[in-house]
Amino acid sequence: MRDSELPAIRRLPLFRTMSEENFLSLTSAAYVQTFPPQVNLIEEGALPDFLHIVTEGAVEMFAGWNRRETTMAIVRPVSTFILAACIKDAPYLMSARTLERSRIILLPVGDLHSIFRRDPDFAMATVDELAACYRGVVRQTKNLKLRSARERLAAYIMRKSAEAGDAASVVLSVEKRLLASFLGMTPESLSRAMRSLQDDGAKIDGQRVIITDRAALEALARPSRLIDGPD
Amino acid sequence: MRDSELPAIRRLPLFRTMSEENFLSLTSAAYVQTFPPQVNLIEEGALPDFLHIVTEGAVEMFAGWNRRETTMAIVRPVSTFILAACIKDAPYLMSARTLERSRIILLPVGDLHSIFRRDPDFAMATVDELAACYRGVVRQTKNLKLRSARERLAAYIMRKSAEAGDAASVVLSVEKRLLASFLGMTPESLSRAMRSLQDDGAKIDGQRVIITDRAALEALARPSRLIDGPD
DNA sequence: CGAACCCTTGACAGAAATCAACTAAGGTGG
DNA sequence: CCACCTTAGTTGATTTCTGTCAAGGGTTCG
Repeated sequence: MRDSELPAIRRLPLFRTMSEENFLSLTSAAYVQTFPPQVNLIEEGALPDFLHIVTEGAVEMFAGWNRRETTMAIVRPVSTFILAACIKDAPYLMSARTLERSRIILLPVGDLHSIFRRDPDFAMATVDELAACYRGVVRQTKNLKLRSARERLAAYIMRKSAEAGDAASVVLSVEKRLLASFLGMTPESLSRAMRSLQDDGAKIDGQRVIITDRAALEALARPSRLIDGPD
Repeated sequence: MRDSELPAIRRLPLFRTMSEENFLSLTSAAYVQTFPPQVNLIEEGALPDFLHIVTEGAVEMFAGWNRRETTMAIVRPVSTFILAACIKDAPYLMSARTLERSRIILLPVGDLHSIFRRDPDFAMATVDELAACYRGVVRQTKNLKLRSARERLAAYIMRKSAEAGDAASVVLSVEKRLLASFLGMTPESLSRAMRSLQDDGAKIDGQRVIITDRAALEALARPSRLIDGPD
């Protein structure tokens, strides 16, 4: 593992509070691997063997049914994924694949469980992490059920802008077809929705979205702390 | 509190493993209340004050945005709700109202937190519970994004039938408009979807759904353990 | 240079929401 | 006890939204 990686992982809320001893014993058993883009890391239905951590690159969480597929999340460094499956020792509900060349740390579930059982601080941190994940998915469900595709796109742009300090222009960090799938629509619909947002204060130029009328866009997106976060 | 209630709560996975002492101290501080139908128990955006438990009746979890409203879940006895918000001490993401006359046990979050911190078994149970909740919402999201309204209805019927031991007939336990909202459609769409399922092996008769051709219905719903559970 | 692949656009089809009218059931008050 | 009112559910007509199919432009990469 690289020098910078361990501290970066240690800084994650999930690992910040646990004892140094346990942290070292957990990470010393870890595997580190670098994967090219488009490599399947985990497949839904399989049983968990490692808690995954991305330290470089990007990972897509996706799920399939009946020859259809949808993007559930995009995980960027430094983050863990599939914690819940590891905890429950139950089949993955999502698959994961690399989007770019990515470095992945793999923590064996066995070690995770044993340390989890004897380090109360780690258990607490796990509770907090899972509660946060849960709330994240609840937000996503509200977003899907309460907003139309156009509204979801507008809200996404507002959110990205807010994350960049209310920037007037945001750069899409993922392929549009991926964003479309994440937002629950087809690439064609996203393309049209983008175009139609010109009348609502947002212009698209390649990978860059320029907010031309923040008030108009906000009127459409109606951002809400209870859907779009950040808490 | 009634004689039968405490044991029933104790039997919940969340409370089963904690020490008797802590369980008694937690529940002795509890409030018990009976509410008529259509009473708002909690409102999204507010800060958590009690962990709620339904012991009788039924509770609807719902969420609103921009004059729209959607049913997120229906909670039946004996179950807890809004655990995640209590743990994180963060604003509710959902509102709750009684559907019928309901008995609700209220556990003050303060007691919850303090016992949570000193009872490792309770902390473990909380982790398990949250992981299960998380996986539940992930399933719901997959259901919404991967299946059409008709397919969701078919899957819902299959699921209800499976829960009743593959019964050929199931009784809808909630109002249709509520079911529609839960499944992410309008009452009109649900009505039409029900009717259209006659060609796919399910007939509706009032509150009762009769599965006339299980194979056909299954071909439409394509139930998957990774969406419809039970794990 | 060619072969993928992504994105866009157009035409069309299908799904689902909306608007409106009507029925039936249940509860209320005279 | 009955007329009335409210509400859930259904149905029809229509609009809106979104997906599908097909084609073409542009880019990247081997």
